[in-house]
Amino acid sequence: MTEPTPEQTERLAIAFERFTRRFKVAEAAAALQNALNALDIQALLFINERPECSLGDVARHLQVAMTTMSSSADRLVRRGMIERQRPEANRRSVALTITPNGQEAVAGYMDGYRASCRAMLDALDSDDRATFLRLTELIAKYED
Amino acid sequence: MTEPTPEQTERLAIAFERFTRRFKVAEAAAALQNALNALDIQALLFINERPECSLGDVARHLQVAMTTMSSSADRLVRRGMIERQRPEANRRSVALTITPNGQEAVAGYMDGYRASCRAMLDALDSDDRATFLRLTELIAKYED
DNA sequence: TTGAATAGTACGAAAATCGTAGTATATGCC
DNA sequence: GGCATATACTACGATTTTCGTACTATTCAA
Repeated sequence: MTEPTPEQTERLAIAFERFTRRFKVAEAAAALQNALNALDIQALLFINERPECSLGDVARHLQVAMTTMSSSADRLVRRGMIERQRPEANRRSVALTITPNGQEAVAGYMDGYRASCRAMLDALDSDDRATFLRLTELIAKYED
Repeated sequence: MTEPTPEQTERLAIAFERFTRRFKVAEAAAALQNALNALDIQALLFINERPECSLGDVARHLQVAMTTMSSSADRLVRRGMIERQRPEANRRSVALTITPNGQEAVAGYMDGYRASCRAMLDALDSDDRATFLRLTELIAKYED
């Protein structure tokens, strides 16, 4: 397989910066709506996808100090969005699970995210849309 | 033009989440390298693209309080990455310009960004790559 | 020319992040 | 089993960041 040229990479970088900016704005708006900061919403998304995960899991995933994650969990518990449990299997750790309240916040965030994605697809006609999806999924799979 | 189906939107949302996560990691790494926080690096990128811009311009663009932006500028000046000037045209405002030192930091950040973009293109063969670029640029243009 | 609007800064309060030290639990080795 | 060590987390305090309020300097407009 041939390599992408520097020009191609540059073109993609420029085009992509526009998307990511829009996503960021949508993200910030969603966080604001629930009065959550950027870290807390990311933590909530992770906990939603991985029920019973530990504090350490989240801290590693988001690359923050353990104590920072502990504070974030405090805030999420205080807002009734997650619960801390002591699993019998390993009573040192905590198992984090999302509450209905937290799921609501996640749904709100995902709606905004989907709206951004939809806006992208709106720019394309039916054929191009199918092609774009195929290629995007190809890239997503490859990156693993 | 037909509308995207909810299924298509969902597929794109899922695929896209992987990209943005990778970009975020690269971003965090770049910021860490220069000991800049997320806001400061975004401000620096904006100032790089719009020399002589005002503090208010940056604050509006990044959706933060004016005072927050003032503090961010303080930090960037202290690190020798930007300069504050009083333009004669309007002596209330400040014109922000990047320094060679700041340009270096921007270049480092952009390198990481380009690497992420390149990794995406690496997943595709030559034909698909050209198609993907065309569609991505179509979307970027449309979104304006 | 004087009153209102604009652009930014100073300062202090609130929040977030992180490092250090501590507690509780688990594991390994004798 | 018993004891040292490692793991998972929390408490607490220091530092940094964000932001609101009040202030200064400059511009605009009637």
